[in-house]
Amino acid sequence: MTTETLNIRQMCDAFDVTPRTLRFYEAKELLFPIREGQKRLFTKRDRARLKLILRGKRFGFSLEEIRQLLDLYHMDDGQETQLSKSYALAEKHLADMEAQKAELEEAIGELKAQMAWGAEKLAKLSRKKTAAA
Amino acid sequence: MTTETLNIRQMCDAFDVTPRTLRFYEAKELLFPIREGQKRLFTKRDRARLKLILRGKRFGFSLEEIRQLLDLYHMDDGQETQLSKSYALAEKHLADMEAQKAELEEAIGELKAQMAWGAEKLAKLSRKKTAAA
DNA sequence: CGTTACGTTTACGTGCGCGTCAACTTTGCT
DNA sequence: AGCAAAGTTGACGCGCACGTAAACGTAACG
Repeated sequence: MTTETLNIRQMCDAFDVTPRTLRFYEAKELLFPIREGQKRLFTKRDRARLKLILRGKRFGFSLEEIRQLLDLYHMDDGQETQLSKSYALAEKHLADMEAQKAELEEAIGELKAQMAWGAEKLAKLSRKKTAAA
Repeated sequence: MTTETLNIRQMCDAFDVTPRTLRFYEAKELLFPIREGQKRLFTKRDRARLKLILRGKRFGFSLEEIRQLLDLYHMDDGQETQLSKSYALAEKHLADMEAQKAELEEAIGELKAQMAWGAEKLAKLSRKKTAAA
């Protein structure tokens, strides 16, 4: 058995976050670790959610936005209205992410161009120095 | 002449930011508008920088990180050490952005998959309703 | 039985990125 | 001259995402 649940320390090590962060996410209802006594035990579900949370953060989404999106990934087989609401929300996020991807590709291209320019300049300076020596 | 410089209001309208934001960026040394009396006039250079600033923000960079990167784009034909330092910094950011691009593509794929799953589920619910009617 | 390790709650503190007044020039009508 | 519009400099405030310290619980180990 591949350790069904993780305690807080193992969870922190696995995702490189602090205990404070995990408790904070629980308070904000992004994670729902089960309790053994008063200690938290993080399930596979929590690990999947945390992965999505950290990813969402990388893309500039707020915790609140992420929380709503997580509902799509972890539907409790329930209410249709919730599902269609989540779906609509996901569409918006998807559009946002694809726009971001396009922007990112443009930015990468421009940065590469600038770096090529900088590299050439560095080369010139280097040649000057060599010539002077 | 295509209005060489913009006043603060024109600048705000052009980039959808507030005056406060522009003054804040100037205080943080991200922008360097010239002064006509005590009023700010934003040059072409400022506009280019602001575009990069807003883009950087979209990608999750801090204003301080962005400030350092801007040095690469607006080198004053000066010191070599500065240039090579900026270059190294740019390399790191480039790597970061390409990693982010990869992550983004993965996330988009997963989100699409989840949405397809959700769409199917919605379709089933819809059919059930129709059958019941 | 003490103490060490690990976890908990509660609560105030912090850095970033601005928002939001207040009080004051400066500029341009009329 | 009067007055409104546009801009300026402080300075305090705020929401977010945690950091950090204090005080406590509890389970294990020597």
